[in-house]
Amino acid sequence: METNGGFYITQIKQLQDRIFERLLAENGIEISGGQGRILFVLWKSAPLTISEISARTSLAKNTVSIVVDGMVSKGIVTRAINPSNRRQTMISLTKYAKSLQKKYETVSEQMTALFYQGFSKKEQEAFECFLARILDTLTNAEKEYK
Amino acid sequence: METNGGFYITQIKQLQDRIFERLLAENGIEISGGQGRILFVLWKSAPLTISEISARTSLAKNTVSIVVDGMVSKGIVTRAINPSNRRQTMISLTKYAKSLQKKYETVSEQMTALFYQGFSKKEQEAFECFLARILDTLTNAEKEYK
DNA sequence: TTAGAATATTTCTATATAGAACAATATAAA
DNA sequence: TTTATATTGTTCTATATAGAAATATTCTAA
Repeated sequence: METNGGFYITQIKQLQDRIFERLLAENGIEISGGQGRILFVLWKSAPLTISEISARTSLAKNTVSIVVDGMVSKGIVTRAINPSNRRQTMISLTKYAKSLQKKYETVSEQMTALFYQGFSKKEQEAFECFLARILDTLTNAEKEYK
Repeated sequence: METNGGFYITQIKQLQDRIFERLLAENGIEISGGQGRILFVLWKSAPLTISEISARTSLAKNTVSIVVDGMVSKGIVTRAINPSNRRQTMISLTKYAKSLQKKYETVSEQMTALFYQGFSKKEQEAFECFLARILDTLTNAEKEYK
């Protein structure tokens, strides 16, 4: 058997991005993939700093900074300097962003249903457990580099 | 249990890209991630058309066209019109590209070893089987759209 | 054989992504 | 307190990625 897990991951990522963006557009949600990932973590917990968003999305910090620029100009989030540590920028959700959450999650569930088409509950759990392990390995590997 | 396989996939993809590109650079291989994916399929079988590369990498056709531009100017591949169907562009490997294969594969194996750190042979196979199923589902889903 | 449909690729435009370098702030050490 | 170091975020530059539209070629049906 060939081992090309990394190649599979890349392919799946590309397909899922294209399909998910189309689903979002069809449902009138004007949020791009990159913005969606940041919103996903902010909906769980906000405000967050750029570094915290970076850690939770696995995006590079400068990438987060730039995608946040776009979200600010679209009225999705706001920037504010943290007075108790003026190096940090706190990113908060606007009312508009909060109003999008339910609709977004509905589309997200559709996407998950497609993604796991034909999977049993057990298979799905086993698969996500594998993913969590790999994510952990790679996260630690990158940390050790620094 | 939360289901966020898609989010895991995205995170793993980002980390693996950054780590793999660093490994390539450290080994003096001046190939970017996008170029690497195209080379990966060309090393298996060349020449290929833009559409064939697109199908095998799951990249959009216009993306392949543009990444190939960069590879041509770097002397990695060449373009040639297929005389028997002049709509098609055949992409071939240069000697330089062929000379890179072994080194690239060595780095690729290092990356795979890291990726599957702590996985048994059986776990690895089970995981790749899951990935193949999801890739199949998403590939078909996108086809049906068209 | 020709008009219309299908196929293959490229171009245009916009966002995503990250490395490197830089700027600002905070912390630790002397 | 000053200096060195670490942390946090942004800017600059370059490639990756893809949707929409444009172009060129081939196929099909009348």
